Amino acid sequence: MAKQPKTAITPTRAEDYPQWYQQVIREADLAEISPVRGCMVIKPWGWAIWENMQQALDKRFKETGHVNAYFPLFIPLSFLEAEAEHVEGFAKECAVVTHHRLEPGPDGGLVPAGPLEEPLIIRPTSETIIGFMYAKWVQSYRDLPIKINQWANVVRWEMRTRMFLRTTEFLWQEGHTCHATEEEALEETRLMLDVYAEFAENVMAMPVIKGEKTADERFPGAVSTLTIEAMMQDKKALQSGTSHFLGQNFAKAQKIIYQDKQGLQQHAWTTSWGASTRLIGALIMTHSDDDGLVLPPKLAPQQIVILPIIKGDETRDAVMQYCEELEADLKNQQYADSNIRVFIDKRDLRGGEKKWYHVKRGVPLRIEVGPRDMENGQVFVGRRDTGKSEGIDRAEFVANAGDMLNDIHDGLFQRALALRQSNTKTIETYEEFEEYFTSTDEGQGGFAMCHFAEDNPEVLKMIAKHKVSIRCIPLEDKSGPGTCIFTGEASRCRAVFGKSY
RNA sequence: CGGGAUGUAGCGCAGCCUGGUUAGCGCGUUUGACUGGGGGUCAAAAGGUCGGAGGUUCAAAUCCUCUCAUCCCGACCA
Repeated sequence: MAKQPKTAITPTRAEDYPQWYQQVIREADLAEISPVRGCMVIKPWGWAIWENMQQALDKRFKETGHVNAYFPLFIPLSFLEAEAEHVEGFAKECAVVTHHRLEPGPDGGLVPAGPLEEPLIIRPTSETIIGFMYAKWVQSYRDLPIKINQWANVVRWEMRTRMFLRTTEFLWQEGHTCHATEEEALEETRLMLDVYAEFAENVMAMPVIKGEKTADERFPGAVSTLTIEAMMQDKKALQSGTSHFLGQNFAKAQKIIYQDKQGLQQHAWTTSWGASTRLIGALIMTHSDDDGLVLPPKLAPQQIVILPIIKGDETRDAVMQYCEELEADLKNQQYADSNIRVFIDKRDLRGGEKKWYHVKRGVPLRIEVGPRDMENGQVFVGRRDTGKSEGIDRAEFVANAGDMLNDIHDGLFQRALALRQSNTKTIETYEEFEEYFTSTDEGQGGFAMCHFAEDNPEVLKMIAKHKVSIRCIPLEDKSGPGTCIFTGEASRCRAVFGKSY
C-alpha cells in the first residue's frame, strides 16, 4: 500500500483553512478558475448541486405566488443614475460596455470600434431595469402586486475574488416585487426571508440566523435589508441570502405610480431579494471535512453510490447483476418527496480509489457490494457524514435508505448548529469583547451577542479595529433593552457581532 | 486598490542566492503483467517553448525591467 496522507485533503482545516477550502473544490471537482480574471468554470458536479438548489428554491418561489421572467443583461448607464444611494453602492464595481464592434488595429489584432452613444453597464443587479418596466406595467391598483423572479448572471467588479464566495461574474436569482401598500411589501420582504431560512435549514442543513442589517450594511437604496447569516467552520459569518424592503425609493426614482381605488396617484412599494452561487461556498464551509466535500442528501446529485467489488471474472456478472437489482430497488424508494438518486460506479478502478473518489465528492451513502455480501444477502454501507460503515441486511437497508438519508440531514444540521451555539457568546463589556475577538488559538471568537448603540460611527470604529462587523439584529431576539457596551448609551436590543466573509 | 507571497508536466514541489551538459523528483496518466473488501506491486512509456514580453550575457528556469495571473492579509462587497 502506498503512503497516503491521513486525510484526503491537505492542508487540513486546522492547518490552513483558506487552502483547505480551495482543495475541497478541486478534489470534489466542483469548479475551476478560468482564463478570465475573477471568473470561474462551474464543473458538472458543482453545477448539479446548483441545479438542485435552483429547483428547491424555484419550487418555493412558485408556491409563494411568484413567476419567472427574464430581463436584459445590459442596463443603460442612465438607469443606474436614477436612485442616488444605488449609484453610490454599485458605480465603483460596474463593467461598462462602450463599443459595439471590433476592427483590425494598426498593429494587428482587433481594437474596439463603433462607440456607443450611451454606454451600457452589465447588470450588477436589476432593480433599475426591472423598475423601468414595472413603471410601464403598473397603471392601476388592479395591476398590483407584481411578483417576478429571474434566474440570471450578474457582474460586480470586486477587488478580491474567491471561488463561489465572491467572483466577478456570479449566478443568482433576484426576485422583484411591487405592491400597493407598505404593509404588503413589508410582508413580502419578511416572507422571502423565511423562504430562504427554511431552504437553508431544510435543504442545505445549514442553520441560519434571521436578522436585519444595520444602516451601514444595508443594500444601496433599500429602506431595510433582512439577511440570513450562517456560521462557517472557521467561525466566520457568511451572509447567505438577503431580502430588501425598498420602500418607495425606487418607485419614486423610476415613477412606478398607480391609481388607487379613490382615483389618486400613488407610488408603489417595492422589494427585492436574492441568493447566489455563494450558497455553494456556504455549503462547503458548513459541512465539509478533512476528507473533502460533505453533501446534505437533498442537494447531493447522487445520494447513494453503489460500488461493485469485483474479485476475478467468475463473480463479475453475478455481482453486477446484484448491484443493478439493488439500484432498481433503491430508486423506487422515496426521500424528500422524490425517488432516491442512485448511481452505480462501474468503472474499472481499484476499490480504494473508487471509494475515495466518492468520499471527496461528498456522496452521502456508499454501498460496497462484493461476493461475500451477495452470499449473505447483505450490503456494506459507508456514511459520509460520520465516516462509519457496517454490513446491513439488503432488504432492511433498502427499506430504510430514505430514513438513513434523513438521519444524515439531521445529523449535519445538528452538528452545524452545535458549532454555532458553542461559538456564540453573550458579551456584556467592551473588555470582554476585545478579549473574545483577540484570542488567537482555537477560540478566535465566533458570534458575540452585544447591546449596542445603533447608527453610531464610534461603535463601528471600535469594532472595525478587531475586524468585526455587525452581522445583523436578530428578528427573534428577546433579550430586551440594555446598555451599549461601547458607548454606554441605551440599547433596545442585542446584535450579532462577528468576523465575516 | 494598498501590503505580502507565488507562478517549473494534470496535481504537489526541488533547482534560482553563487547563470554553463539532454530541467529533476513524488503523486497521477498510458501500456503490459500480477492483483483485487479498500487510494496495491513490478516493468516500460508518454508528458515541459520553466506564466508572458523585453533586456543583460558567449550562455538565462536562474540576474534586471515591465506585464499577466493566482493565493494570503487589508479596504470594498452576495
